[in-house]
Amino acid sequence: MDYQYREIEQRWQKFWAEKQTYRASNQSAKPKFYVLDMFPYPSGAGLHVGHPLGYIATDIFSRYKRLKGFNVLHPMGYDSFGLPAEQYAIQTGQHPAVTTEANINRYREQLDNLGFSYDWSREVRTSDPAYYRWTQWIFMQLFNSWYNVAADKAEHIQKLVAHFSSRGSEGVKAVADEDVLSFTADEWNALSEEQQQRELLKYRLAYLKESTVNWCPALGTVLANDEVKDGFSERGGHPVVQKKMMQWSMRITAYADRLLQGLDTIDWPEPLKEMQRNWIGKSVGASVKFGFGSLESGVENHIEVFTTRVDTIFGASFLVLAPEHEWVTQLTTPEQEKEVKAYIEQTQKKSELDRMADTKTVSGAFTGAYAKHPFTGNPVPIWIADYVLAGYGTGAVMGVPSGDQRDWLFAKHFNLPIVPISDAQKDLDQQADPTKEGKYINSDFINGLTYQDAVNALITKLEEKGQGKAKVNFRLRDAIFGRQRYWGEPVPVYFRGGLPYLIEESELPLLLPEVDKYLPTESGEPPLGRAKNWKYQDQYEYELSTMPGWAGSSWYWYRYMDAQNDQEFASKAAIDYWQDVDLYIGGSEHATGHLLYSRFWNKFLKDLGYVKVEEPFKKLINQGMIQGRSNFVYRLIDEKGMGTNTFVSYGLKDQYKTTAIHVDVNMVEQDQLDLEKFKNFRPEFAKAEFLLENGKYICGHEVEKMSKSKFNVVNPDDMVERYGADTLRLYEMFLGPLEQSKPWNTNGIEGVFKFLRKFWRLFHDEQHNFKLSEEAPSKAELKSLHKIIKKVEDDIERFSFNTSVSSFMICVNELTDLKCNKRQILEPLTIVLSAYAPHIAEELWSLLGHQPGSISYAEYPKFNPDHLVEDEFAYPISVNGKMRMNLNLPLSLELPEIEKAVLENADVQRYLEGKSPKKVIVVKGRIVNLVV
RNA sequence: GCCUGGGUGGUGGAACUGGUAGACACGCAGGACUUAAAAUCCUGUUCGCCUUAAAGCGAGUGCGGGUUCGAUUCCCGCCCCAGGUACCA
Repeated sequence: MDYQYREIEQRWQKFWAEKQTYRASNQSAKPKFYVLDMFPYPSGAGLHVGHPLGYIATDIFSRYKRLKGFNVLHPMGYDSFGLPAEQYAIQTGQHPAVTTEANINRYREQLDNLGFSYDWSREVRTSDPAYYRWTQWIFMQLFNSWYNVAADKAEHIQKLVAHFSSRGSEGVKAVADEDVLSFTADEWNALSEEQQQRELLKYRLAYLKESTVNWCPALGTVLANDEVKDGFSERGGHPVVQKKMMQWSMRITAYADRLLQGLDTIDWPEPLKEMQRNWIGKSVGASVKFGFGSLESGVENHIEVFTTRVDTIFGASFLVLAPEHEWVTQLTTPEQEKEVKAYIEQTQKKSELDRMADTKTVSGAFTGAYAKHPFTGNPVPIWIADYVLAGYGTGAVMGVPSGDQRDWLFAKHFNLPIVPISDAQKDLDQQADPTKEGKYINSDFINGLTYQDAVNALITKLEEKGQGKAKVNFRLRDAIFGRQRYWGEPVPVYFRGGLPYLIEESELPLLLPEVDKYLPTESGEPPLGRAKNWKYQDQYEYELSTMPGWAGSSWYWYRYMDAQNDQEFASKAAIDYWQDVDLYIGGSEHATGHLLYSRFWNKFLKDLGYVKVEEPFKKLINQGMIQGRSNFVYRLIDEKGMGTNTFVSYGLKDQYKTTAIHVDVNMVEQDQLDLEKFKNFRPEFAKAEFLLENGKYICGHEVEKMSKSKFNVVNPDDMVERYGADTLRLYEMFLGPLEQSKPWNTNGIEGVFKFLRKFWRLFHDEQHNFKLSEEAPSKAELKSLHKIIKKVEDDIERFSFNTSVSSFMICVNELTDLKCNKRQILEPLTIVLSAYAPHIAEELWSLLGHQPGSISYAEYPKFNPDHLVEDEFAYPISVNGKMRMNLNLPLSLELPEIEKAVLENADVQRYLEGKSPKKVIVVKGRIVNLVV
């Protein structure tokens, strides 16, 4: 038989499923290895060829590790809560659970088609009550915890309560809301239950807070900052407005420093770590209080500013507040009121986008008020300007025009004094000079000091006076943890007296109730408001919002360790055994979302002692995106600007007025349009006419994101049908480095297909009979084999899958030339290839007489360097660094002998033209370079 | 602007620690087998010059410079592309 890939592949896929070949055990004498893919959201469009790229890589790695004697955990599941299913439900009335189930089944079919070695007994679905029960449980732990800064970890809230009732708020160091109260133990104990709960909420890691949120009226939901692009929702492009709402939040800021430090301990791509660092945005500096007194009352108040350059404080000639700053109205003098009001109005009108884009124009308004410089006591004018952001730091800055370019521009524009503060500052009439060099001038008690001494002196003095302190500021904000949506995990909370209380753990899961429609209620409540009798113990209102998309994905790798457990999210034994993910592959789009939240929850679970490690994903790789290659036709436009029924070929389009229309790439071969298929594409094209070039209709093309709406989706199923799963697997790897983004094209797939057939033919004679020789292999054959054993090992360890595919081709080409059909060569080669092309390997393995299915747990062949040892080497001979010729010499020769042999060679002499070289460089086994 | 990647034939890409640039594959050109096609196989293919040919010569990894016997690889300056981020005080 010739290579019957479809028959072979389907047979083995069935075999693996039935025998559960890839089931992993939670106990083993072997070392563990955990290989994880970012689980997909099961969308209605199914998998396209971009999805499997990472899955193929992890599958190769998993199979390789099994051959290397590891107990491999390689699971798959679905992130199955989410917006698209809900949108679809709103449009069609179909329950999201139904469409999600259908989509999952389709995904599963497609995944199975590719021969992945997943342990499906561990499958998880975030929308499954048996799963989200534990998502709710983790939420409850977060609600029941506070962050103890002194211990630098999360602790049970009861510990805080105990502290309050014995010692009051004295000595509590917590990450908490800013408005926490100070009280004695007696005062605390005298508080009512309700008052106590209200105070505790300010400490909980999952807490309710009135916050300004991105509200999208069209979607009826709150969006995270990363879901909003330029004032419109990323999904759907609907307008987004700011709205105040009571929202569940997660105190991720408590972990800011640990999230930052942890990055140094994990093997992740540098750009991705950098993104997380920027996102966390740590800046070290000081907060300084500038006092101001209302003239009439004489009451001293203060504005707090944050600065990273406290050393420049004597150059502060003004303060700037964000227009939204809480004291602006109060501060503004009657004379300035009109101007300030007008300015605030003007900034409010500017969209976020304008405000960011317009960084060149200087604008602002004087409030008429003055603050007191904390050291000199001089009056400092207070301005407002929109270059200061309410959401960062304290929403107020001190303006030091000589040291900060924005302050400098502001000062120039409004004629404020620019005071030099260092003898190293230059060209202050041209621009600010932020140098830290030199000694301070015009700076009171730090005059003559250098940077670090000045900072230390200032901080000490500020603290003495109670007017400031060293402070670390983060850009990271607490994460909003609620969506006004149906298709998500219900929050296991009910309200009594306006305060949230948890349901009992034994009452989990809190099942998602049925509703008549998936829209907000008439009064604007989330969809859960429609559920009948949605009350705890028939009297207390349940929380109506559901959890955000990232809830279920922030701990799922633990569930795979013990997916069937109904007592715990995973047993201690399972967690102790598997510990963490050794290799995680997925797209970089999750850099600041999923990957940050997962690290946060992991650290939290570690603090509570439920998990073993601080960081969940030891090694992470970002696979590149496979882009689509779209094709276009050009529709002729008539004088009125209407589209006609005539289509112009690409090369002629510039002679006419046309508009480009996406066409399905499946109707196009090598950019040539199949006219018949096009006519059948849509009824309106049935009578289409074409202006051809050379008798062909050539389409335009462009590289874009692969998407249904662009008709450029290439489905893996078609490829599998045409070439087989093994070919597709090899081809996706062959396309280029895993981490690189690239447009999908099938140009080279024939080459890979040919390779597999060539490999198959090694085992068969001319009549397609399986026929092997038991003869001992030749030196050349052994060399070929051991080269590939080594190469594939090295390549996989450094995730260079594309180069192994090339090497396989070289190996098979060599063996074909040697007419090698020897068992001692082909059997180990089959094992090496089995990680990449498991079906053909499995088939040949059983033809070789092994137990069916056993190749997955065979032993990776041992590399023997002796077979690669050469006696001779073709030394490249360079003259003045330019390669001229090769010279075969025994490798046993030592340097002087090589030099002698080279110089005596007649061809070499010809290049030297009778001159004797000034210098001869010989690198043994590498190169000879003659300098003339 | 800043941070991080990257720039190599007609194309995808290889060259891992400074040591033969262009492996492997596609495409293209020519050929074999075949009535024909598919399949398979063989030869050539960085560019330019020279030559009937064999061979030879020169240039060449975004651009300009440097270090080195030797640079795709290291250093300096610049250009371009991609991703991230942005009045962050």
